[in-house]
Amino acid sequence: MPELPEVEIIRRNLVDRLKTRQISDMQVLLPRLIKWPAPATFQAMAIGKVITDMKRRGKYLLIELENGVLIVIHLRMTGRLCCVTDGAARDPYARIIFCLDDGTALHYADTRTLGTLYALRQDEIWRVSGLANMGPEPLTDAFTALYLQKLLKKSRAKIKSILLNQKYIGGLGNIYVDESLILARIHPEREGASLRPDEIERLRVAINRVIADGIDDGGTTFRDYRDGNGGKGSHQQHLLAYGRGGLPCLKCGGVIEKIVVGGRGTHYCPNCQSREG
DNA sequence: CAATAGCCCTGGTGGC
DNA sequence: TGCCACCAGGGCTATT
Repeated sequence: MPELPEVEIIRRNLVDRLKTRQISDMQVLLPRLIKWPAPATFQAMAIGKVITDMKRRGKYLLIELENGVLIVIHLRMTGRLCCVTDGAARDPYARIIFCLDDGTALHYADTRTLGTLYALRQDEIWRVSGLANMGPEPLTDAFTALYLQKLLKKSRAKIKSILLNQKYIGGLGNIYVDESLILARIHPEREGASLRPDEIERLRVAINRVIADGIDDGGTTFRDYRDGNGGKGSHQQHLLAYGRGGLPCLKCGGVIEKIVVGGRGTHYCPNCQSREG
């Protein structure tokens, strides 16, 4: 599942290849993925336009066009963006194809078809509430210990659920939350307001560490994720908790436990991450 | 405000 | 080998 590091890797892979390219045509193979506007209008807003930049906000990819229009893409669980050369074998799960003026094509592929695409004018960002209401991201100036302290002080929700909520922190998903919590030695079911200042600081450092490492490793390919060239990441080789239920903790040798928190599979070490703090 | 359930969706897996 | 229930879960909505 692409989270901040995976989406950032895709952006880095693609930005230079897309910049100054004109979208010459588009094949909408699965129209229902386009959430706004109607698919025909979506196409009309993009075809013939030059791509000026590609940015990222949280888990959203933002393709900027010369006419001020923003193509917003969320990959959800199994979405992939890949730039392919002419004549390359088409991904069997290709859903939306942006044909470019140099003969290459940007393929949006998605096995489970949960991804979402939008075409928005600058004053229409509000149409994507998850984008408009996103909290600060790890590794940015706004992501401070003070911000986390104020956020957690008033929250009785479980820390795992808080970290997954994009309106509080942008870009974290299930894998990197579990990794952050085991690194910070904090139990996923701790109440937000119960965290001490030293624990909050540990958590902040751990989140930044895990996200930075994820990016450095080219993302985590646990199952479906591929980068902008169709390649795999390598951070799955460095996971401490996610997907390791029943296996020994790499820090203490205890057994990693798998539970459900807020409806999400949650992996943690009962020994390293005590419920009492 | 928080928790929970349901929805979307398909491939992989385990049981029989 | 076939069949099938079940799971993976991000983000949203509805309900309690």
